[in-house]
Amino acid sequence: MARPKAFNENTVLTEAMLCFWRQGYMATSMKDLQAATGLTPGSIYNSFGSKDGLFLSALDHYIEKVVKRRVGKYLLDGDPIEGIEAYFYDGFRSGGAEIKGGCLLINTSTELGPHDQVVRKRVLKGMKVAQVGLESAIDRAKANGQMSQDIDSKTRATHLGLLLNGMLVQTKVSNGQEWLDGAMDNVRSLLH
Amino acid sequence: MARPKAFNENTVLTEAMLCFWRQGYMATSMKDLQAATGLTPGSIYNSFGSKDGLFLSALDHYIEKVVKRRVGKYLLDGDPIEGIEAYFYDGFRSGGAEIKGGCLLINTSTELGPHDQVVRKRVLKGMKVAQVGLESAIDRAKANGQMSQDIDSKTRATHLGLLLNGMLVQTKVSNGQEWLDGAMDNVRSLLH
DNA sequence: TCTAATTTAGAGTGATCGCTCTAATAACTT
DNA sequence: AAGTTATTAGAGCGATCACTCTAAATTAGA
Repeated sequence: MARPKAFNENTVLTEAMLCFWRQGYMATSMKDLQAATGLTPGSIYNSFGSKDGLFLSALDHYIEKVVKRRVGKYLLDGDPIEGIEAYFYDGFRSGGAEIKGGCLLINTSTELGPHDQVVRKRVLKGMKVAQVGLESAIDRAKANGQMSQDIDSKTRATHLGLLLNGMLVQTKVSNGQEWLDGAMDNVRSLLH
Repeated sequence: MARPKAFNENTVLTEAMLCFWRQGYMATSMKDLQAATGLTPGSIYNSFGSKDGLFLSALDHYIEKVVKRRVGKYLLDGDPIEGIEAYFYDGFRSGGAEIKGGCLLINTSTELGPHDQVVRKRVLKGMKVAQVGLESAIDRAKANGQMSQDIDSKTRATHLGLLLNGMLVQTKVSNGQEWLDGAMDNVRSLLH
């Protein structure tokens, strides 16, 4: 038998994910990743093959640990209207403080989407998770009588998804927090 | 007197703008810019100071030649409802064919927004132009009786702006064109 | 035609890029 | 304890990064 790996893959992927999330793919160097994960080049290339391979693993990690977790928490359980509102709101504020991170899927879409089909497929997979979550919450709201039966769930989910994408762009450049209240008013206008 | 510049600044800025638009800031090398503009390093640094300086000039060029042009064409004149629809639609299809370029302001927001205050200010300035255009088109539609007086113009313009931002992200990863029809249905639902 | 002023061409700068290689290390099997 | 196998540390690889420098070229005024 051979020497076991000395690092926790989950921790490493989380740190790499945070690097790419904050800085983007191109702006994150192998040196950054080595510093953040505590790994030496050899270990990274032994386990992930390349910077690109590590990025893809970090992207999957994001979908599993961030997207699915948030969708499950807010969209698949509890009051669907309150859930959707919280799903939006909590992406931008935590305990009243502004979060400026945005979304790794959005950032990756604009940076790499048109040039890398493998990345594009993963991003679309992650977005699909969010879309399905929104649609199911809308379905539950309609079943509860909280939303009109006339609404087409898929169309409304698309609308909310695009609105969220737009807000996740806006948060990268907006300085204050005022815009969020206006945006949330528009979100709520789609929830009845 | 001195030797005059041998290049057309407008042409150079257009070519540089297209590079940054397609590839992003980090992924565009000085070599790319030299090849696209036909300039030698000396000329670029003599006229624009740095890669960053050229980028800022290209960003301003985009606001002037792309954003203001489109806003003027679709939002400040003619039928406001048709104008808004065309303002959205033409950003994604040209003569039935898909355009995957997205928007330089959106791409720049996610790539550089949080890390560069100078860039952020320029991006916000460009977005403001679009926002003001949307709001004025909505005002004209209300005056024409094409939209309800109950609608708050600023709120609705925000909604449409966020939706457009979301669509400009979506276009970077979506393969087909089907999503656009669904998105346009949602846009139209906000125009009465 | 000469001088002053600026731009041009293009080789070349140190720094950093993603990545590789070689030993030393650490586990299990026999 | 020796052998097997994989991981680790960390120096170092060629290529490319943004950028600079020098000399030739190009203009207008003297």
